[in-house]
Amino acid sequence: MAAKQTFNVERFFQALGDNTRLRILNLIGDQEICVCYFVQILGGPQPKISRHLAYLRSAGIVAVRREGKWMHYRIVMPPHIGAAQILRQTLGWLKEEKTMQADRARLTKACCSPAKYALLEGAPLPTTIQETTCEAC
Amino acid sequence: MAAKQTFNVERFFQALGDNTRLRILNLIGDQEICVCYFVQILGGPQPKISRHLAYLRSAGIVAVRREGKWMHYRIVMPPHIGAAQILRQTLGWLKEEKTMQADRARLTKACCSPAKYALLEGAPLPTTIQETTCEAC
DNA sequence: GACATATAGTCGCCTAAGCGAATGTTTGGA
DNA sequence: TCCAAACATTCGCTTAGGCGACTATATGTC
Repeated sequence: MAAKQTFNVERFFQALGDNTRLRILNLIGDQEICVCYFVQILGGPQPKISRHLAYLRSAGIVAVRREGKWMHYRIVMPPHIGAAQILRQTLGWLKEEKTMQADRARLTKACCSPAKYALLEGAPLPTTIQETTCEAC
Repeated sequence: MAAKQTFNVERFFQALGDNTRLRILNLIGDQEICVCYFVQILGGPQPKISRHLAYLRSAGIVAVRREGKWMHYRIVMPPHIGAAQILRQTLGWLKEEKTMQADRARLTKACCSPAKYALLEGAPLPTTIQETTCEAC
């Protein structure tokens, strides 16, 4: 059985205490997104992204689903109502930060023309963006 | 002039990522409290408390006021509206945690009969408790 | 001025955590 | 069955941070 450790409040806040992880959470939002987009948008080496995703998983903030070669990440609400509220509020706050808005804009652009990004050829689109027509492109 | 460094989001969340600091914030609440109460209620060595208070100060979450020998700490709301909301929500969440409630109960008890606590003889009462009659004692 | 009290800061040790570089693993396709 | 793609994990290094023990500072009192 899975090692489902109990929710840890310290770990929860520590997970939010890193800018790369906040950027990842902001990019996910209420969608389900493939790792290759994080690598493309955030720009760092892939193992770095992967380690931060592992951290977020261990903190119980994100969950992952495999689809062929691709791993799709989504945000999961913590079992504690208080923590869930904090997380929602944090995500809302991030949406208003300029650098976070820029990240999301680049994600939208990448999704509209994935062929322009070497890393994204053939990559599955984020789930909710998939059903949205993009007016910007 | 004071070294008023700009508010740091990572630092803000990191400051919340430690149980001793969360307990301190919970004890303060919307009052102004003297360090000796933290030492008495939380029970650890005094330098440990002092270091965590310094961390909270550097993160811009608490402020301090000297009154004779005593240092009074209070919570200050961060300049970012988002961070302020997170902090308020966190404080509200802590109030519902049992261990945090126990801390506050012990604080109330200590304030009603400080003579019973060697560390608290002559210590100034927290400001808002001072104006409140305690029904429990 | 000497001393006690209340609190802050320093030091040495240890663990957590971030990073780049290298390596492993899983999957799909030729 | 071999290979490439997409991620994950490990390793070695460095820094941040927590802790106990100790020391320093500021204030009030005698």
